Amino acid sequence: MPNLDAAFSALADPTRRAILARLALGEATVMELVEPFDLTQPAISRHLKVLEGAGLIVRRVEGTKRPCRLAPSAVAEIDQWLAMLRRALETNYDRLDSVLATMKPEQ
Amino acid sequence: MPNLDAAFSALADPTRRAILARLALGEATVMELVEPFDLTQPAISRHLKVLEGAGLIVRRVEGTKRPCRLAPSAVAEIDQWLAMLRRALETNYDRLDSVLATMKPEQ
DNA sequence: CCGTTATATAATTGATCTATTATATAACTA
DNA sequence: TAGTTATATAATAGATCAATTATATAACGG
Repeated sequence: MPNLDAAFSALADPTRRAILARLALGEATVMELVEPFDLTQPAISRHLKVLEGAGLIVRRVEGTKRPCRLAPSAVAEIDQWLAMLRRALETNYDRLDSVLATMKPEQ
Repeated sequence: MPNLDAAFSALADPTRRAILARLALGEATVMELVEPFDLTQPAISRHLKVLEGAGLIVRRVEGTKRPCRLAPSAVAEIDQWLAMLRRALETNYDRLDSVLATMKPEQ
């Protein structure tokens, strides 16, 4: 799954997570996203491109502005993959629990 | 959150995700994890170090072997962070729904 | 003790990432 | 139309990453 590569590595960067957190409050233009950071506009534009490529945001054109907002698809894909780990963890815990349950009476 | 950095970038690599998928089936030693991949043992050892550093796996010592298994903490932290995005996405969808609901009668 | 097995670490190389500056484009505004 | 604003792209430098080979360590089996 090449999308998972893109989605997870997009999320690996704290600036990009902060951008997503900002977009969780609602749509924002590029300059609005530049403002809170100590980074140049091209740097933010690049981060946005990465987030868009990963399917984590979408952009529309509005005159000279390109407001960004969160997109749902990538999050769903990540959730789906993590569900596999969660299931495994639960299963292993259950197994551990039953091992402990078996041991206790004998100790 | 520096742990999120580590966890997401650990998950960004397809080899590491494959290792986790393998561990979802149960504990495995380093050599057992090397076998299915077309990579050298040092390469896998490095990936395991990254996964351990991210809190995604734990290892125990068993003679000369170091069996690895999944660890729950990092997944929980990731889930928690993604929950924020999910909430925002739902909220935005609700908003869109209500906008559409408002528009329809007038169209 | 010795050779083997399981794993880790170091040095190195090539690739990828991130940020910067400089510049381009395209749409508003006067 | 000229100047400004919003954004994108290119060139580039420095940092980090991932893989390899070579080597170290440490436990196990005879």
